[in-house]
Amino acid sequence: MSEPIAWEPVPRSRTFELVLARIEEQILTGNLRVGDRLPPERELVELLGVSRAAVREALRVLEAQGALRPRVGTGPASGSVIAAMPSAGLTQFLRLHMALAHFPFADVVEARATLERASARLAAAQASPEHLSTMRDRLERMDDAALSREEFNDCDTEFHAAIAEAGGNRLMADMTIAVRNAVRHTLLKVFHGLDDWEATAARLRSEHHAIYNAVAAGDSERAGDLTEAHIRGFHHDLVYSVLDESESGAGA
Amino acid sequence: MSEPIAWEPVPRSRTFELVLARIEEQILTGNLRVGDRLPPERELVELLGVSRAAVREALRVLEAQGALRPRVGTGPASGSVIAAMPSAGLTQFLRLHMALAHFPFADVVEARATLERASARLAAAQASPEHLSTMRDRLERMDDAALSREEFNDCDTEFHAAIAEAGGNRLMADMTIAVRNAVRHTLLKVFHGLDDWEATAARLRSEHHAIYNAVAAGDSERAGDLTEAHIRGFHHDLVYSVLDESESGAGA
DNA sequence: TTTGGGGGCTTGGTCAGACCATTGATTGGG
DNA sequence: CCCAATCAATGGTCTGACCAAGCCCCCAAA
Repeated sequence: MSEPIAWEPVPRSRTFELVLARIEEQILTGNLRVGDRLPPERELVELLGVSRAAVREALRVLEAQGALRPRVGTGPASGSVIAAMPSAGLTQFLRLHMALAHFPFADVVEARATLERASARLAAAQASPEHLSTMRDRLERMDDAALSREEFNDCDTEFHAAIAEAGGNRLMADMTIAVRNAVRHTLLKVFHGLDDWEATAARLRSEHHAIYNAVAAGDSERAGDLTEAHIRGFHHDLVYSVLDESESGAGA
Repeated sequence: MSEPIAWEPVPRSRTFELVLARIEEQILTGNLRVGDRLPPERELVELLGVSRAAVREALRVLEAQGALRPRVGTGPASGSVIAAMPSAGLTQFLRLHMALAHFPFADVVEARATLERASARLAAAQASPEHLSTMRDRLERMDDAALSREEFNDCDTEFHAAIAEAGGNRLMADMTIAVRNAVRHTLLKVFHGLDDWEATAARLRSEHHAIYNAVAAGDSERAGDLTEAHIRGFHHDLVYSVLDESESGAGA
């Protein structure tokens, strides 16, 4: 007994956590798969012997994580259906925590550079014609000078998302997309704060085309390098000059 | 009207979502910061004009995302306190979705290789003496041959987590740690399925020491390369041979 | 004056029961 | 045979109550 005993506080298990654990157990063991329907809330109440409020709070958590899609009414698509929508949940999550943790914007840039560099390399190695077509479509849309900055920003996001998805790695694609989406508002603010929007747009277009060409040519090294340079360069040259002292922390 | 109009379904806003939006708004605008206390549930009920169930469901979501820490009772630490615990929420999230999406294990390996390679490079560039000390401690613990496989696995995780944190990028560190934690169970199963545990442990120890030396020496290139090789090599040589046909999908 | 204990208040946790809104299926009439 | 009214199932919401955990404060005893 010479060591001071670290009395771990016994975790106060709340009812909804037990419910959540039961459902997650079914998911982790594979008994519940995407597309399966959970028993109706009232039935879970009977099965588990808890109140409906407890069941609903557990379901709410799963829904927030993008693992559940609730639908009222009757019929085959009704009820609580197991889903797999990681991007949505992850985006929400990152947005919140970037505001909370005040991630320095440089950290986000570093994360994007890392993830998207890897995604681009994967994409160059194995992009399908369909993915390349999606990327081309976004490029063409961004070539339209009449595009608003919002629309340009969205196309930009979709272009990067298409690259991430072309890599064929859903986990990395979801993380990439979520991080990009989480800074959407901030980037939009930057776009609006630019003195010479057209010059910036032209630069981005040119860099995007270069990245696309490298991916389409299957040149992993070049695609990765260009993507990383694209992200770092854009932020270094533009974002900081606009945000400077006002918002060096996380974007809202 | 030649184009088929895409009638976006109007989003059925549920009450708890409105409550959630209000609270998130306060967080995103910076009005609510880490450590601040939310009004008590009953007070939010009055302020927002909704039922307590709706308030509670919204709070539950925030809690699941690691942004809230509920505490009963009175006093300075009581009530719903804004927190920032991304790793916990992210780990839960990834665990769930790896089971749901059946991320091929190779995808997880790719993500780890990408994230940890970058983390190691950052760590080599700017690890503090404290971080290096933590890493050394974990290395020494893993040198203990009497360690159980569970304990070894945890030390292994903590070693990698220390590298990630030494890089000074919280976002990347949290993602790295979460991905590593999400496969904890799977790796443990692999450890237990090995024929020659001691040989494997010896190999891991040696690779860990090499990585540490590179980080401590400030050799970013080498640290990154060794880390990536460590992760890819381990999984290529060992994980697949154990999991093979039984669990080529996501780990539970 | 100090110390110890106990009551009470605040706060989150849980429950029961009711009603509403949406949506697909059923059924009956034209 | 088809269409419309009706019904039933399901998630969404609300009310009101009680429980349990903790802190605060006051009072009695030393």
